[in-house]
Order: sequence, then structure tokens, then C-alpha cells
Amino acid sequence: MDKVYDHKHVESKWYSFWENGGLFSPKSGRKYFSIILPPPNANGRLHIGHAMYVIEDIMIRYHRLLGDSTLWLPGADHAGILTQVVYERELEKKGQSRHHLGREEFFKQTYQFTQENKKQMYAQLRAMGFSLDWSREKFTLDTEISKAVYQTFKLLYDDGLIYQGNRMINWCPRCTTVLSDLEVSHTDKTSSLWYIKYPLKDSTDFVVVATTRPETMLGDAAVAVNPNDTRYKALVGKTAVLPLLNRDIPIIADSFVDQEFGTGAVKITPAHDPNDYEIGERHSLPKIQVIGMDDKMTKEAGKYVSADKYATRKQVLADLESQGLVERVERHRYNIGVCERCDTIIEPQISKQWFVAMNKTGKSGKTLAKDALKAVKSGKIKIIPERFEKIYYNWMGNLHDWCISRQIWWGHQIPVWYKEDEVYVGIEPPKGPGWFQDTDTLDTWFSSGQWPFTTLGWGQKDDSDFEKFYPTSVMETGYDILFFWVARMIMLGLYVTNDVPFKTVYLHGLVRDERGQKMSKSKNNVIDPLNVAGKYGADAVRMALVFGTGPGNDTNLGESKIRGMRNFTNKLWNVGRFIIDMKPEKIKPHPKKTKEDEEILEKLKRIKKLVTHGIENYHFGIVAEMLYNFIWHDFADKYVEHSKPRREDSQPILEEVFEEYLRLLHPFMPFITEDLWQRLPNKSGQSIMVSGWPKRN
RNA sequence: GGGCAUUUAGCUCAGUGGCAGAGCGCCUCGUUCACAUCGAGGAGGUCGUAGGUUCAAAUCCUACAAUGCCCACCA
Repeated sequence: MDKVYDHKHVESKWYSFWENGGLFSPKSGRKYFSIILPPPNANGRLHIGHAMYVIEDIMIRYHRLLGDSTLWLPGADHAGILTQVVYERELEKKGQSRHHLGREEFFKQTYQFTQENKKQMYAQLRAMGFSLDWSREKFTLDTEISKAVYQTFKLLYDDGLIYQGNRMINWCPRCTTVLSDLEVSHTDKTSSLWYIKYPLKDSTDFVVVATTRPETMLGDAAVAVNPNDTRYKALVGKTAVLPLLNRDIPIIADSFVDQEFGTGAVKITPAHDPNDYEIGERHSLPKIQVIGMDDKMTKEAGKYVSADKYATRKQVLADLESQGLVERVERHRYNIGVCERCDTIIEPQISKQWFVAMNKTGKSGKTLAKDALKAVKSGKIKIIPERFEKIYYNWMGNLHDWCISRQIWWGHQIPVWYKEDEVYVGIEPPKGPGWFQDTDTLDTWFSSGQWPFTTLGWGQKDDSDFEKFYPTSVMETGYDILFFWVARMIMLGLYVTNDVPFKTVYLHGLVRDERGQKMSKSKNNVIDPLNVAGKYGADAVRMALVFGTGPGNDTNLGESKIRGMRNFTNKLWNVGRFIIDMKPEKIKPHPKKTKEDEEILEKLKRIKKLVTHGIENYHFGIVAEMLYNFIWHDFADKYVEHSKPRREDSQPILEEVFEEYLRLLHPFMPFITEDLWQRLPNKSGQSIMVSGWPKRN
């Protein structure tokens, strides 16, 4: 054995040994234990955050050692809008656009692109030592998965829970698609609040309204005041004249209006503001669309037609100014919605889209949000750390309907076909001529929201995996996608399978750099998992990610911590070298035990109990620390030193303690533990992976 | 506007009722003797502030402060 541990000689060798030996596939066992890997987006490489999958591998390897029938199923996500944006950028570099290619060719190329990324990503997962069952690998656009997704759409549609509606939605003018509420991020912005005079009809008086978006006034349908506002009592029911367009608009009373804000009178633009839309509905106001889907003014905007909306803002203000209708301008801080994927400012628009009803009860008697809320409240699903349950309740209790259609090309095309007035919803296209399919695509989270049961073959002829492994045991993922993904999986899982998709949700934190900053290429603080695993070993990276971290808390990871864990692997290696390579020639079989012998055996017993209890209760950070301290300080520093003058006596205990310890450490550091374990007497050729979890006694 | 979290050694963080911990860094000493990617020893903290509960508080409660994050349709 070399004096220094070299992971390069060890890691790929053992991974092939495990994989070729079929050790990642479930064997029959006393219980079922399953985790579905959160599918990474197939539009690039994995980053260090994905290496947090190590927590799943720890659970999986632990349960496999326990003798459970254990499945960890890998896959990848086509990631709708994001992948389309990424691939469009690729095309841009070549001076092309998706419109040059056309829908079919664009889809084909993007598919190819994701398949190449998948290969790279899977190589990265292998390099980290993840014991995934590759024979069951899935992609969200696989034929069988797509069929199941369509089946769910049809179920919801037939149940009255999916509907098409003309409603106010979030429109991204750059992506030219609608977005769900969740895909809109909000950022603070300082801008101006313009006070504009609207002349009263047949009067020389004015009513002054305040607005942050003067260009939308072209679509105004009313001026609203609070019914209790004494200042404006006399004006309600009168008519104002919209400047620039000289259109008559009513002055109405609505309790939504805040008397304290601005002048207490507000312009109402039902077609471009969610609140105004609501007020418009209550007062049957016309919805005048003045901003088109391309962010240019429509013909409703009169002389401003075809102009960009930001240019129009300037022009409108200049025109109002020239007529003396701008009373004053204030500085104003407010919140603006931007596209989560491309940062473009969202334009509220009215548009016909597909929605999933969150709070309506279907003919089946099921109600998506309520049922999903109940599953957690009743304890059928447990969220760790617990504080996220409160956040979940709060979100689940205040849901708007979920818009699931997207005007993009990449993804599952909506399974709805039209012919004249007929609508057909199904899994296969309808027979006969004249049908055309809805051109929209499903929200990517609609398909990933079904991942736990679609991957297990729900509804297929051979659904044995579903029978055995569903509900899955644990869903381990980042807290940042609790709403996007976890909540949707709970809703759709319960709806389709009548059972929860998983029993426990374990949420990990974000991986940040050494000083707690978010990793980004521009800050040059990104850690590439493959790079760093190549340098220090996958075992060291794995250990660094879990060592001393708690669930749901962000983890700060710098190279120094990984280096520290690399030193630990070397320490472990040398303990092994001492026991295995420098074995005494004569060994006494049954020596009298010294005080130190008794002590180390007692400590081993204790740590077995603590490690088992710790893993069962998801305290991975503490367990990692205990394992670290045991071998380094209790075993190497004290016991190994003590054993030196009496090797013939102590060798059996050294071997016994070391052997059991390797099995305890194996879920955390699979490569080095396998390598050392196989060097122990009578172990060669077997795998530590299936050697059984140490008994507690 | 609502909610959540964090605040512990120079740095990064564990620790949730019982004598203050780890990694990295720092200081001193030590390379025949498993390991210098090491060993032995050491310096360094009134556990954000102020109250309270308790035999006992970093840990539970209350208030405050700082920082971060999430959610939200006030023009």
C-alpha cells in the first residue's frame, strides 16, 4: 500500500465494479426503500449544488446495507422555457434563430442538445459515486412518461379541473410566452409617480390621478375613487375625458381604492393591470388592449400605434406636458415583476390560456390544494426541517389557479385537438382529417410534478416498480423549489394515484462559497464538482458537503474544507495501512483484554448506535462529525498508539473495530471504504456495499 | 405589507436544558518508529443586546438590534 492515498487509482475502478456487478439495482429485502432523484435540467453541466445528492446516496447506501430492497432512480428534466432560452442562445452564436429552423427542426436539435448534456451530467453523477440504478433511467420526454403526462391532463380535464380561460396573465414579451405566478420574480425599483390631470366632461375642473405607468392611460376605462372618500363624493357617476384620446370614461366608486395613496383617485386600465382587471370585472368596464404581445402599442393607442411601449411613455408624458396636464412628479419606490428566466419586465395581458383549478372540487370529489394541504397537516407527509411546513401551509392556502400553457416549442405539446367547433382531449391524436393540435406547450412543472409515479411506471402494463416503490420513501431536494416542484408533486401525486408521492420531504440548503456568497461565474467563486473531485477525491467532496451542516440551512463550502476532508481520507488510509500492511506475523487469537481494549470496543458500540440513530433522523452533519472524530481521535490517536507495543494481542481488535467502522462510514465515503474493506482478511471480491449494517450489540 | 431564518473562537460553521465544539488559520516543539495531506502541546469565546422561566440557559419565553431569504395585485 502506498504511503499516500491516491483516489485516482481507486474511484473509477470501484464504480465499475459496483455497476457491472448490478449492485445498484434493488434486490429483494425486508422492506422497500426508494428515492427518485430530482431530475437535473438537461441544458448544461451539473454544479456543486447538485452534489448535495450525496445526502440521498447516504440514505440509499445505508438502507442497502440494512438489507432493504433499495431503489434510487435517476433521470433528467427537459426544463421547458429554460432549455429553450439556453438553446436559442446557442443558435444566436451561429447567427440563427428558432424561427429560421421552424418548430419541428428546433425541437429535434434541442432534443439532441439535451441528450448530449444528459450524458455529461450522468458521467458527473457517476464520478461522485452515486449508487443510482442506471437501468431505470428516465427522461421527462420519454414516450412512456409523456403518455402518462397526457393521461393526467385528460383526467383533470374530464374532471372539470383543467379549463381554458381568457384571463389576466403574466406575459414575458421577450420569451413571448405566458408565465405562472411562480415564474415571476419581484424586484424593487425606484421610479416616478406622475400626477396627471383628467379634465371633467362639460367642466373646467380636473380630477388628478397618480400613476407609475403613464403609457397605460391610453387603455383607461375609468377613474375610480373610494366610496367613502368625502373629497370625491360629488364626482362619482360623472364623466371624465381621457386626455390625448379624448375618450369619455366614467368615474366610479370601488372600495379597493386606497384614499391615502396618491390623490385617492386612480386610473383604471383593465387590460394591463391585475387590480384594474378585477375592478373592471366588477363594474363591467371594457378591456382595451393598448400594448400588444410584442410590447408595441396597438391601434387602440391611436397615433401611438406600433411604437415601443417605453418610447410611448416618454411621448405620452411630453404630450401631456405640452397641454399642461402633468401636475407634478414624485420619486417612488415600487415592486416590479420580471421573468424568472430572462429578467424582462412582465406585461400583464389578457389572454386565452389553460389553467388547473386549485381550489375547485372536481366531479371526482377531489380538490387539489385542499387535499395537498391535508396530506401534510395530517402527517402523511413530513417535511424536514419542520419550519417549512408552516411556509407550505401558507402558500397552499392562498393559491390562484395554475396557468399551465406556454407559448414555447420545447416541451410536451398540449394534448388538445380542434376541428371547427369540436375539441378533443386525449393521449393519441384523434382519427380522421381536419384536426389540428393546440400549439401551446405544457408548463415544465406539470410534467415534473408527476415524476414520482411516472418514473415508476404508473398505469403501464408492467407496473411492478410502482407497486413496490410507491409511495417513495424520501424526497430530498433544495428548499428553493418547495413550491415549484414539491407542492405540485404532492397535488398531482395525490390526485392521480390517490396516495402521497413520498412520505418524507428532506430539504437541504443552498451551497454558497466560503464567505456565504452565492456562487456565480462573474464572481469567479464557482466550484465545479468534477474538477474538485478530480483534485481531492469524490469522497472528500462528499464529506465536505455534509460535514457539520444542518437541514434547510445554506452551506458554505470552500476549497479549504474539501482539503481538510482529503486529509481525513489520507488519515483513514494510513490507519488501514497500519492494520493491513503492517500486520504482525504472529497473532494471539484470544488475548486478555486491556482497559484500552474495553474502552475502544465500548466506544465502537456507542458510535454504532449514534450513527444509526443519526441517519434514521436525518442528522447527517452530526453523524459525519462523529465518524470523523472517532477514527482520528479515539482510534488513531489513542488506541492505535496504545496497541503498538502489543501488536500480537491487539491485532484482532484493531481489525474488528476497523472493519465495522468502515461499514459505518461507507454511505458517506464509498470509494475509500470499499478499497480498504476489500484488503481486510477474507473480504476480497465481495463488496462492502452489501456487507450488512453493523449490529448494534 | 406579511412570513421565515441567522447572529457561537481570527474566518466558515455544528451544537436546542447539564463542566463551551469542529474544520481552516495562528503559536511552540517534534521527522528511524502507519500517516508532515502528520503527531504532541498551546493561544483564542462574558454563545448579538436587555429582561424572564429553571437547581441549571448558547439551548426555553419576551422585547430589541443587525443581517439574509421567501411570499405579496396598492396605482
